[in-house]
Amino acid sequence: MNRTATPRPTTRSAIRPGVRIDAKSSGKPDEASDHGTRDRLLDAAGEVFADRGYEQATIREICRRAEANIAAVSYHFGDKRTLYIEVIAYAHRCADEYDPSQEAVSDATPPADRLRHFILTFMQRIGLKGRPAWHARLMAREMASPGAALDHVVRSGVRPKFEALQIILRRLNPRLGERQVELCACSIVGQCLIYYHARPVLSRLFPNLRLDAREIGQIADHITRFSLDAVALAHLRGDDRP
Amino acid sequence: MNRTATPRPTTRSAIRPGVRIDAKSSGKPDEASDHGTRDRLLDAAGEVFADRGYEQATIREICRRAEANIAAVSYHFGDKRTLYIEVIAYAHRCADEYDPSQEAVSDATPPADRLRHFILTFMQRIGLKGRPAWHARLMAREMASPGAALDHVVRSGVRPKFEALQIILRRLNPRLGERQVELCACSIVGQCLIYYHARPVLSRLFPNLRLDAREIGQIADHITRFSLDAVALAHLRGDDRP
DNA sequence: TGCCCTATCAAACACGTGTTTCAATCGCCT
DNA sequence: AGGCGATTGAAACACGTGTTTGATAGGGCA
Repeated sequence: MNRTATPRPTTRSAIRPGVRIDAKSSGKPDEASDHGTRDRLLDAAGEVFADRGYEQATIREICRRAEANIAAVSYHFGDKRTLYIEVIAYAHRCADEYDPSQEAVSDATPPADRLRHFILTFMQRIGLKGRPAWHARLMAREMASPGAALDHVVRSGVRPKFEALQIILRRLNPRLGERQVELCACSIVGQCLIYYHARPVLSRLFPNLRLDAREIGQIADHITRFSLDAVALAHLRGDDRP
Repeated sequence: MNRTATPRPTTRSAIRPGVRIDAKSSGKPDEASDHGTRDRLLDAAGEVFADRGYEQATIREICRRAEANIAAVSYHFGDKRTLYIEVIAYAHRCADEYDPSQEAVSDATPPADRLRHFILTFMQRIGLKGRPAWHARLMAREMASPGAALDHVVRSGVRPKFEALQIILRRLNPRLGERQVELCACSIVGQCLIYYHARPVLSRLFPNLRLDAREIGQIADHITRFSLDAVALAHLRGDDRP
């Protein structure tokens, strides 16, 4: 698409990009349940995109991790950009199905516990780097540097989370103005995100920062109490209207 | 340095990298006060590095903005990496000399006001994008993706700021444990940084977010009060020991 | 003036990237 | 078995990158 307007149609060249859809709806079961190279590519691309970023991630490394040929991504997805968008969608599917954050916490649990749960799962998803939790890392990466699929990520990924957090905040302190709810939500998310965005700096600043599961739990507790105290007193402050 | 072990010394090739130092200490006044191409390169590189990132910034764009030839950076700095390190150092010099944050606030001002001042100047440096304040943006960028000069940035850039913040926090609430001071400092900085790191997402989430000078002031006020409330009550919480 | 050192320029080079090509292989159906 | 489409493989292509090269001016000094 960046070339000289695709000089040669060559009959195959025009069919290739659509092959993915045809192949999906014809031969294999129906969903992305087979462990073919297409799925291995999705997984590998997710990892590489997550910790290298879109521009820095190379198709060659993705294919190497997926044990696939260089041409595989062109064949199965047609494009690096399309692969990226598909990876984002895949990450969304994975995150939504194995995330018990909405189901585990009923509507009757006190808002303080819901806030604690929100922050803890958020931190766990972002912080732990060993496990294949590149989903959240990908989102965070996409947030920092707007890539191809930012709008999609925002609409179906972060906006629901953000609104869930705002609901919790309103229940925590019903006297909060709308603007204050937004600002408090930003404050909470910001406290969590710094441990991802500034991790290299923090580990140099505090050499005994390990960010393992136990420490993440402690940090999440700190953020929770820090925010609970602040939110509880927020209604005493000015309206913060823009 | 990445090539095939520099095949030809060519007498000039061995002298070139050192030329900068010689030229500096011989002909021109003494400091970086002349407006030669070397300084224009530093300024242009600062801007480009700040909003493109190290890897994405291209030497060609830097030279185009500086109205210099492609070979200029190789001649004056020898390397893209060296140029980057030099830009970081230049940013440090600029920031330290025109920053009145330490001088304007005396040691007698109440810690709450010092915190407000800290947060406001921090936000102003990072947020306002129009003016040539690429210094702080460069630091924030470097924090997110560890480039060549992270250690230098941390040692002489962020660590002093962080310790100043921790001193403020200790005075705000002397009953805070050391670990709590660190965590609170992270919380405060995180609240500020999200408006830089996640700006594309936030402006999609809140379309009427303009982040101009007035709004940055309001946000800084919110963060200040949010954190003041939380820090005031922090000593009531657990020790948060790792 | 003649010379040497410094700085700039256009062109090229070496290399990594995303993408394409075309042949070879696999898997299934009749 | 034979045929055929889907898939894989190795090599190549087009392009942008950082860097180097050799030539060409400036500019002070003997």
